Amino acid sequence: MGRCADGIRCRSGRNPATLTVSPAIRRDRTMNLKERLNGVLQPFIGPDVDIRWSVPKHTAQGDLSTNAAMIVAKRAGKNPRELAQQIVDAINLDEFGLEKAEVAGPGFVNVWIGPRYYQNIVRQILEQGDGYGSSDAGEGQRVLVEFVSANPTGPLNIVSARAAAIGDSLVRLLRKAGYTAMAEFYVNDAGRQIRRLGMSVIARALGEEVPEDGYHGEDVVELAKKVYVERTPSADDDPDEIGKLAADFNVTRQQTVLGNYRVEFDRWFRESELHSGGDPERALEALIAAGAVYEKDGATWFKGSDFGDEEDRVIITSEGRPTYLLPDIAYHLNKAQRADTAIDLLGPDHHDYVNRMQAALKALGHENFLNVLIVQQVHLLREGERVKMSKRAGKLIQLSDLLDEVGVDVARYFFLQRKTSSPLEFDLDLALEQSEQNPVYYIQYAHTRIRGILRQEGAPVPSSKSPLDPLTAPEELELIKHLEQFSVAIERAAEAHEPQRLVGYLEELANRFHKFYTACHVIGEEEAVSKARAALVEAAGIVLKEGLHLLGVEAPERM
RNA sequence: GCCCGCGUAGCUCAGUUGGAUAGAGCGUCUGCCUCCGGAGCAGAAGGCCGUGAGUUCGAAUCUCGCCGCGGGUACCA
Repeated sequence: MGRCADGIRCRSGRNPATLTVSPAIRRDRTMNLKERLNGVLQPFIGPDVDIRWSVPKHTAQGDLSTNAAMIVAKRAGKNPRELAQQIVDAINLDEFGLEKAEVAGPGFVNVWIGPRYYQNIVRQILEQGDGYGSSDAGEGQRVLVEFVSANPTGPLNIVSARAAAIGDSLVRLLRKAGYTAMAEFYVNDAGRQIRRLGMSVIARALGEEVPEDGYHGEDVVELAKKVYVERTPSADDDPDEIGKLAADFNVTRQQTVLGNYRVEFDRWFRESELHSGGDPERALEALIAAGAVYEKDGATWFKGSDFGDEEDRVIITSEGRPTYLLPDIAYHLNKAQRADTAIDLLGPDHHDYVNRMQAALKALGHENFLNVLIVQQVHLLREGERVKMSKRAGKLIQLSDLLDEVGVDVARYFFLQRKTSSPLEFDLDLALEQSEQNPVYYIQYAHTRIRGILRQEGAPVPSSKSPLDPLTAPEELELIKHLEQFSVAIERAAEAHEPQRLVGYLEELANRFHKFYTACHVIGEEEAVSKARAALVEAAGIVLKEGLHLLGVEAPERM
């Protein structure tokens, strides 16, 4: 027999009332309850008011709540509680399968939903499988997400690791929420840094001093060995050619590491493609046509100050060479031809870049095209102290090092837990030594428990055909109520570009499952109860697994 | 100086787009395995949500000022 929170057996704590399926529900089971309830609100609020039903924080405040009366009362100069009461009176409880509706506090309308509605959610999850939680909220809008875009001059660092986890997860979320998302990595293979890389490689190969403005990392030594595997180094070697070779090695290595990290890109867009396609020239012409360009001191300037930037920027130097800004503008114009909106994830050192790119896009008629997310700094913590990293000496912790040390699941989870715009302390000791206390294991453990139950001998096979009306214990309903919020959680995380919201959702889900698990047994119960709970457990497993998948974290069968 | 971001429990951080009694993990205490995996559950302690005003029926959330921390401020990328 299972136990409920207050020591009462689950069955005795069950609500005996069995609601009949109303015609409205039978007609369209998939239509959102909130939308139908909005129909009741319409006469009171009018068409131009955006009022929502939300899930209140406390169970004493019902299952759904709306502040409509308070919003409207302000406009109409009426008493909010009176208005709320009118709304309550207008709600036909039977029609919506509701148990109760009442006015609370300053004018909230709270409603209690009967168990039948929630039992149906379990059935939907089993029927939809890993498709559960998908929606068409994005209406197929094309979103181009550019992230990492590390220079091909070295290995991926720790901020890139963070950006990779966030960008990849964001793309997964957007797709789940009905957007057409494209993941893109911009390979900066055409700037002067390639030449500097070439010079560094040649110097290393010859055993000479690396130039002051070259790359001093240890990885360049390895790079030199690879580049010069079939040829002997010479001081006469062309730095551009050698740099190109070395950059290709780096890109390949970045692709491998990111693949291991479960980060997928639809396209690796090379800056060199842009140049061979004549994009920068066209971008310049477009800027000129927009009247946003002028000559000064022998250089060509973009008049950013007319479009929201703090100052004007050089796009072609007095030596006739384009600065990085011109091809970048060209790249974003290229994006605008392929997508409805774009999201750029940039490192903290690219703050100043945002305004000038937005200004350029505004000048070219793409004012609301680009969203920029600044991925803030990561500090690695070991034994309570920050791990010192020196770029100059090449002492950087690389993504591959981190993966070797803590694994993909922990790394991704730690990065995704926090808001993108906040600096992050990555505690390596917590990630390793105390891994049992780690939240990622908390969620994975919930999934493991589910698989553990269902593979027991004598466990019922979960089926959407099983009658689910035995599911009425508080722990069961609380679990289902959260399962019901899955698609909402996904939509919000996707729209806000904040994957950490899904992490919060999953932690809460795991918590509710663990509570259910402690209170209610699946095996050894009366058959109908056992079957219904098996279905619920399976449903929770489906959502946990799919949720973790959106984070790029595995859902293990055993731990 | 200017631009951007951040100040929430001892520490690391969430906070559902302005709601009702502000949460989690770690750390410190106390309970719970005859029973599907205790990597769990229940409970205690811990808060002037940096600060001062403003908007509002209602503010951690929005506006402005101030204080503190970080990053950026190139004819580099």
